[in-house]
Amino acid sequence: MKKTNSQDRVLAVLDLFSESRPLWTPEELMRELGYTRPTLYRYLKSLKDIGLLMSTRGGRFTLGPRVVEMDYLSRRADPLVATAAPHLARLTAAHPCTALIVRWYGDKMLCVASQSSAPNPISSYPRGRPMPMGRGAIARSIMAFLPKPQLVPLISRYAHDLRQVGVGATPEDILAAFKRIRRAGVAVAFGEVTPGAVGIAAPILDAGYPVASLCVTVGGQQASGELIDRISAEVREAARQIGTEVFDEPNSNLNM
Amino acid sequence: MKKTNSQDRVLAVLDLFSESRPLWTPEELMRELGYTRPTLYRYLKSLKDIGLLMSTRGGRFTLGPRVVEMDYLSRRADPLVATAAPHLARLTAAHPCTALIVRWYGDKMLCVASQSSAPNPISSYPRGRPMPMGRGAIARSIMAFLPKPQLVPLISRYAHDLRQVGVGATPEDILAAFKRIRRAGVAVAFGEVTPGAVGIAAPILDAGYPVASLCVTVGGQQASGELIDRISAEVREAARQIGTEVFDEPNSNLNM
DNA sequence: CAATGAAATCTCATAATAAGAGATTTGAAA
DNA sequence: TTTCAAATCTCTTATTATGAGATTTCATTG
Repeated sequence: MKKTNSQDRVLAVLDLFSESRPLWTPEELMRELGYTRPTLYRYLKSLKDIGLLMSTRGGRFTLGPRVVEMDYLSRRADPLVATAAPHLARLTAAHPCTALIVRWYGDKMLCVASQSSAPNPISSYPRGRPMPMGRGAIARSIMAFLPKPQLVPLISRYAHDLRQVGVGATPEDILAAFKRIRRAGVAVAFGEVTPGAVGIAAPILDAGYPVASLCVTVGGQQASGELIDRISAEVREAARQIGTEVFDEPNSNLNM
Repeated sequence: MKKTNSQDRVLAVLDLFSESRPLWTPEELMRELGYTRPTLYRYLKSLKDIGLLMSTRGGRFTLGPRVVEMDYLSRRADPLVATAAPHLARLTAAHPCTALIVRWYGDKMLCVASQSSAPNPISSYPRGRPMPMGRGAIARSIMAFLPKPQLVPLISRYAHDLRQVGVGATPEDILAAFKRIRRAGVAVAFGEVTPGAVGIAAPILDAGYPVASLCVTVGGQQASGELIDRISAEVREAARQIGTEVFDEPNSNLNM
């Protein structure tokens, strides 16, 4: 889908940079985006001049220093990060665990804040790394609170993963599982994303709509049913409070 | 200076976000950039859709989740970060200190990688935070290796700071001081940026041109003359090696 | 140094898009 | 419901973007 307006066209260059393709040559960019040489070089010049891209060896481009700076700004300015910090601190003080705030945007979920008190943290999702949507407590905590018209296509899209991790065998089963999560207000998953880890996650809602998730991961050995219940309650409550503080409204859909 | 091409105009919105102004309302953006309402909203929509900006409370915009993701990508793809890591590890193993890699771009310097073995790290320049150009060993290590036509305007610009920290009283004195730094291959500063800290920095050169700096900071109490000399030699050598590895060429201007 | 070839940039006519004045819609608050 | 501010839309005109092709720059090789 080739964009026609030039603001979007220049920004589309940035869209190509991903974990699997963090470096691009101009030839590759031209081919992938369908831009002609002069047009692409013009865009590259604009992006380089503002610091969003930089050249590295081999004539390849990667994201530039202004990205680094903007992330610093983002860390400091994001109300979700600031508001969540004391909650993360309390949760990690109460249990040896890793506590994460994960934002959902577009079709991705990114950790934006985390703290760990686990002796050997086993989670490997540092700030900014996209997480899978088809697996894990975090994804499920978010999906479960989506309006049904939005949820149904996602279930189709991730049906294979959802089946594989045991959420349900059919779309109806999966829907029912999501309904249970919504009623419980929290999702729990065992080793789906990170082997050996239990993830317990509750959504952070803005006007009832999930925009992020608070997740606590503990090592599987420590995770009795009672502990999981206790952490679940704490996670649910902390997520509720964070949502209230950041979005100025009580979460109103916890018991649909 | 109002840009006329629309690629640059949309990117100029991002330029406004800074440490002192991380949040902007549309009204403020309109006023600052001189764009009309429909134009600005068009740009904001583009930037929001790609995730570079997001709305927060009070109708204010801040940098968005795609920035967070791109910084993650940048951390992993930047050859300077990867190449420097073992060097930082070695320096922090040898001394209780903080070791930093700082990139210079445009008129800013940003830490892009750091490690610390100091018992109480006193440096407060996390990844991405811009550093002052007029003070400190890092700035001086970079400036000293600039070609004179480029250095002279910078001296004028930062003359007040440079005088205040004792580099020199006149532009001639300051130039002479930079010449000495260039000959030494390393710059040393005492408490100019962070009170109580000694900074020892050497430039990382690309074809003789400074693009970054390696800096070690130690607490002032530990810093005998002999220790500073020893660290200086290690920093100079590590910076040289990093430059060689990243930019594929020996640094050729160490003894002009 | 010259030759070569790839990368990068420039020129310029034409087509496409962007801008913005003004109108309209949407959303939130009272 | 009314009001008002924020956000979006319409449409004409002006401006800019595009891209074919030419030219320059840069790096490598002999």
